Amino acid sequence: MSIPEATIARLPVYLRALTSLADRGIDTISSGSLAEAAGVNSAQLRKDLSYLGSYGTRGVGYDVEYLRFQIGREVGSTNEWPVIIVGLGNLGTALAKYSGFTSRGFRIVAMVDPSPALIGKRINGVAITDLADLEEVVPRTGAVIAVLATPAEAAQAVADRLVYLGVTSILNFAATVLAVPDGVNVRKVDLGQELQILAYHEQRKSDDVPREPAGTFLIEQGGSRP
Amino acid sequence: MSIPEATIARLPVYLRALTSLADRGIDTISSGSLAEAAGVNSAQLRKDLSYLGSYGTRGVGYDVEYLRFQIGREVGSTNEWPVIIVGLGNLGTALAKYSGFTSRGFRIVAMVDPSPALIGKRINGVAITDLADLEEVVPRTGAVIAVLATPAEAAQAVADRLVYLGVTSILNFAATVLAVPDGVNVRKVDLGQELQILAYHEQRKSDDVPREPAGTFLIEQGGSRP
DNA sequence: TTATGTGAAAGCGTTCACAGCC
DNA sequence: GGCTGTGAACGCTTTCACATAA
Repeated sequence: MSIPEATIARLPVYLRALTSLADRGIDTISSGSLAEAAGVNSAQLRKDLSYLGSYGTRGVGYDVEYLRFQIGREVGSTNEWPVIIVGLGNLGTALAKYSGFTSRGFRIVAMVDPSPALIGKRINGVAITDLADLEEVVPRTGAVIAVLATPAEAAQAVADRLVYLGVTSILNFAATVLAVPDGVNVRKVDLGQELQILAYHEQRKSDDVPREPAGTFLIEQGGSRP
Repeated sequence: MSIPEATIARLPVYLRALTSLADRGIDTISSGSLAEAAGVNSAQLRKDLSYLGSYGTRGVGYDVEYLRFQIGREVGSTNEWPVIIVGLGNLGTALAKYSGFTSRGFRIVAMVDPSPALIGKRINGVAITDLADLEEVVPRTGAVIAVLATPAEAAQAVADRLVYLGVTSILNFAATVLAVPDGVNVRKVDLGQELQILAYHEQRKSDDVPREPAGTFLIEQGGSRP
């Protein structure tokens, strides 16, 4: 009886909505209102919560604090997770400064990069370490979650080292598919890809005119059948 | 006969894999090898491609350049999409400098932010404009795709203005659920959420010991049933 | 013989609709 | 009366397995 992946991916959304409600002093909420705040269907919200247990009261709704605690416990945000960031280019640096990590139960315990220009520089009180010292940094900090923000070419090699050192969760911003052993979780965030998905739909919006036959279009555009 | 969403989300992955293959001088590839490069099952790859047309050769495989052109056309990367970035904090600035947008057929045509400290500053030759001038900037640049990297509190108000100005695709980095009218596509990237999903699985990995009854745990941890 | 393209089957995820409980 | 919790129905996605074509 395990929780479906799709549900797990929504738990953080519920958590944030609940935090926002709590901040506004609301202490009880119905599935309908919470669903609206989270941007999902109310049946879906109830089904999702039912995988965790029966935390609501029929005829009333959910106690905001209590539900928040329960989901938080499930997601693992009751303890603070140490996180290591690898690669401190533009994106890595922005991530290191990003408050959304800290506010959600994560602490950046180390940042590593091979560039001499960056090593020693401090961000939020933590100094950037040489990538060459990764084998010392990971065991020392005990991080099992890593954020990969290296160039695509370097990502796999770094991932291999991280996994060898005991990292079992990787958030990958590098534009490459990582190969990792079973038991290691990877989530990929590809920013260019997100825009491409939007562009696909954009293109369709202009295309209410029926499309030209592919063959004709092809020749005009220079794509040649092999 | 339209293409399933799940397939659309994978097309950019295939595109990147094909580009990488082309760069390495490979001109023909089988579904098995391409699937491996893209990190998916080969049956899935074939089914996905079958929605676009019959671009392979039985007994041989796919012509890399030709397939790349076909997927590119489908995704809309044959033309260059103008994109506007709203919010140039750490994350917005990193996105403005991010090469992955430009290399995939997008061009940052405007950047807006309300902060006087940022207005006028140039990134990649484009100057940051005052958010107050949004009503002038969007029509002038013709952007229909926007990247939102504002604080959560500001996101909805900015989104409303963008939509009113004709933006129909939003990539939302703000930690909030956006309400938009039908016909507008929103993709949300929530970095904290991604880490939380990883943390969920991390927590399970340590939990091979059967869990304590929820009630007991609750009292110890201070969560109180209403 | 080899590898694509695709119906059919299996597996997931979402939504419906209502029984159960406050 | 009102709202949760959930089996059942539905729809989408993935995988299988093989006919089809080079």
